[in-house]
This record gives sequence, structure tokens and C-alpha cells, in this order.
Amino acid sequence: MNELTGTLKPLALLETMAALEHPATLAELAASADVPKPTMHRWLGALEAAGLLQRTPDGRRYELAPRAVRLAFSILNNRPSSTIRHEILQRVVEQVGESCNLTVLDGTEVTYLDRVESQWPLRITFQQGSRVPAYCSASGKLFMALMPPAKRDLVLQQSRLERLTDNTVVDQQVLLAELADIRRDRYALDREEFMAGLVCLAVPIFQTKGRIKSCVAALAIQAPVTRLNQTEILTKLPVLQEAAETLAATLNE
Amino acid sequence: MNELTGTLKPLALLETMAALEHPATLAELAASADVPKPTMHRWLGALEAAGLLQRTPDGRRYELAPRAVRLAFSILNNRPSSTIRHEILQRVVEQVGESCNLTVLDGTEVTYLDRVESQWPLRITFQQGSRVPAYCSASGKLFMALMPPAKRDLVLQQSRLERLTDNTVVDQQVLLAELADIRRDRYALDREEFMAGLVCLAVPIFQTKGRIKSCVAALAIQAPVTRLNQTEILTKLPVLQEAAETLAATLNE
DNA sequence: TTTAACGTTCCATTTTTTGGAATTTATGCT
DNA sequence: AGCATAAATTCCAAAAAATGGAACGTTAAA
Repeated sequence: MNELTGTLKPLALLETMAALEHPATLAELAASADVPKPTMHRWLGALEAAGLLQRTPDGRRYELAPRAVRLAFSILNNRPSSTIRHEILQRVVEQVGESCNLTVLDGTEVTYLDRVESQWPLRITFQQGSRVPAYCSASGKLFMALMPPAKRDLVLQQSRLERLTDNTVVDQQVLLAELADIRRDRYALDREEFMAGLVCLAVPIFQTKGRIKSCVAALAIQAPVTRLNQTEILTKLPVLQEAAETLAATLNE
Repeated sequence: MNELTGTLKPLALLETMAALEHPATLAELAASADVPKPTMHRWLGALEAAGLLQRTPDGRRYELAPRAVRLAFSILNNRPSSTIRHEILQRVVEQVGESCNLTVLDGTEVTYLDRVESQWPLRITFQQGSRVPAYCSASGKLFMALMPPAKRDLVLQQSRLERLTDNTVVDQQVLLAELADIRRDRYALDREEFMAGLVCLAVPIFQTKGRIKSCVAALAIQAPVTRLNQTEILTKLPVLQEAAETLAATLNE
């Protein structure tokens, strides 16, 4: 996990204290955080003054104070909708039995916002944060199909249509024709265009602001073609669409 | 309340975010914290890089991230404060003679923060794994009844109302009607809805932020219907309510 | 299309933080 | 009790970091 640096170092201390089994002394904490004692002294003093930490009755050890507990309840009470989204993804994986991911468009690439892997031994493991070119992925094509044409042309202009597999669409005219279909059907397929043996089905997640609907994210499942071919994967469309509806609700509320 | 200053200002921001109902934009946060936009930009960037905050899919708003939830559980699981709560639970068990537990809502499920068994005194069983669906447990229904309707709908939408016993409420309309009663009465019953032979009574623990009260945890007792039936268990209500008051006091003082 | 608001970058200035050394306080041992 | 030892605290000049006004892109609303 990313280390807390700079201004956040006292926050790292709070995290350390929360993980601790027993109250600890200044010297112990200074040693474990690898900072000089005067520094730790100041940090502890600040957190104590803030009411996040308090000293044990003997005055030599530090432990969490009520304000930290209040913060914890606040966090749980306001449980980020991202966790709710993750659960929705998990449910999709349970229902379709294949890996599922939530993506957004970032320039000419699609980035994985969240991802839940299927339990099959044979599976494609992407990780959260990884990126894939838009023109050869289901979600990417979906975004392009549903965005204003001017913007789409800009994205296309910046994309070099590189051949990644035998099925990759490298002709812009062919791609545009497919985008028109996708725009009509409201789903997109990746027919082994990015990676041989990998098929993918994506549906849009719309956000409504005022009277304008825009596709802000995409929900997709990925499967080895040996388990689900292009036709079979389409049977999962209803499940995906329903989940996308639920996901949209977490965005608009 | 003591103001967080100096190095702790980003921590104050985390507290603000935890208290927020909906994800907020940079401009809103800058205004509410009364700092220039570049400063807020840096703070948010630091917390985002640390994995404590993240942006909403549209990239324009910020909300809590999984690391914040982990921190919250870590704090609640921590000894000194949990010991105080545990003692209160023990007192309840002594008074009512039945098992008692403290729960928080986590998505569509209720998780046991602490539990004291009537048979085995002095036993702490914080099992991160022991979870129960919200729709068929006393505490779960309590949480749903007392949360903002929009959030409640989101939780309901995700809950599959599965029949676990003859008494499980699987009709959403019936459930909503009961939630209205619970909201009025400030207690909830589990009438053998989760497990045959097991009845349960739950009362809310409120946290007050400003003038807003929110139910952040629930205190409940469980009993075999043979020892306490639905009517008899209600005689324990005053004991529970008093203990809940005491627990709330440790949060709000 | 125009306009306004929002988000982001830049950088000289100001303000903190930092940590070695010294001082004070507490603890353990005989 | 008295000494030795370790921990906690204070001090302060050097070093590092945060700050925020101004300017620049970018996105959304009229």
C-alpha cells in the first residue's frame, strides 16, 4: 500500500495506532515509524490535542481517543458508494461466472476502475488501474459510439489503429460502421480484437444531469472464447443491463 | 470541538468527507473549509494518492475510498475503546440474561462489532466474518428504517429478499410498511425471520453531528423463542435503551 | 457560440517542520 | 535512599514544505 508521506504522516500514525494491540510508548512509536523522538513527540502532541489520541492513566503510553471512534463510525455510516459498486460487480460475477469490470474512458484509453475476477482457473487477470486502447475493447467502442460525434472524431484522430490480433479492426470506416450499430444496440462486443481468445461484452452506465444522458462508465464481462463464444456471451446481456441500472442509481441519487 | 490545525489539516478534511452525505466537488470543499482552491487541490491529491479518498467515476467529485473503511474497522476493533463498549454489553447480558451484540451496517449486511454470550462470560468475539443480511435481522431493519430514504432504496435494491425461515419477510411492500413502524417506535424485532427459534430485539445508537442525528450502530439481544417470546422480549426494552444511551454518550459527550 | 465557473499548474514567499544536542524527568537496581 | 540509566521533553537554527495569488486550460451552462 502506498506510504503516507508529507503532510499525511501524522495520519499514518493514526493508522498505526489503530492497528496496535496495546498502547505504545513514545520511544516504541518513534522506533517503529523510524523518526527522531522530538518529531514523534510533536506528532503525538498534535493528535492528543486534537482529541484523536489520549494517554493511558500512567501518562506514558498512547491509545486511541473518543474522537477517533467517532470518526470511524462516521466513515462506516457514510460508506462510500464505491464499495457498494464493488458488491454489485461481485453479484454479476456470481451470476454469469466470468470476470467483470467497471471502466471509464480516459483520452484514447479505457481504464479499469474496479474489477472482480471469476473463480475459474483459466481466466484473464487484469488489475485495477490498467489501461487498454479504446478502439479495440468493448467498453472503449461503447464510449466512442455514445459520445458526441465531434468528440468521437477527436478520439479517433488520436488513436493509431494498430493490429493487435487477427480480428483487430484497423480500418476507420469499418470501425465507424460498427460504432453506429453499437449506438443503436446499446451494447458492444470485443471479438478477440485486443487479445486472441478473449471475448468481451460491455453495456453503458448513464448519468442523467437535467435532461441530458451521458455514458460516464461501462460495465463489462470478459471470458475466454472457449467458454463463451460471441453468441453465447450475449445471453448474459440482461444480467449486465440490470446491474448497469443499479450502478447508475449509485451515481445519480 | 478542538480545531485541527497545522499538519493535521488534511485529517480534518478526512473528517469532513466522512460526515458528508454526498460526494463533493473541489470548489465546494474549498469553500466549506475556507481555503484557496490550490490548497484544497493539493490536500485532495495527497489523500487520493494515499488511497483514502477517490474520485467518482465522472472524475469531478471526491468520496471515501476503501482504505478509509479499513481504517474505520481498525479503529473500532482497537482495544481501549472496544473494552469500554464490551463492558457495557456485559452489563446488559447480566441484566437480561441473554446474548447481546453490537452491530454496524456494512452494505446490505450487518456485521458484529462485538458480542457477549449469555453462557460464556468475558468472551470477545469480534469476527469480521460473522455477517447477517440486513432485511431479516432486527438491527438490519433498524438501520434501514432510520437511514435517508434514498440510501434505503439503494440498499433494498441490492438485497435479494430470500426466504430463510417461514417468517422471513420477502415482500418488499410488507418490509417497507414494517420499516415505517420501526422508524416510529425506535426499536426493531426479528421474529424468527433469520433463524427458526431465534428472536431478537434491537435499539439504535445515535451519533449527533451538529443538529443531525444518525444511527451509526445498533445494540441487540438475541434469545431462543422458548425462553423469551416476541412479547416477553419487549420487557427488556428499557434495559437496552439505557445501555444504548450510555454507548451513544461515549460517542457524543 | 459565448460566457462563466471550475479545475489545474506555476512559483516566489512565507511558514512549518525537522532533528541534533542539551535538559529535565522518571525508572530500575543495589 | 542513592546512583545509574533510560525515557521524555525543550530549544533553536537549518532545511524543507505548504501556501495562495495569478494565470492558464477545460468543461459545462446559457
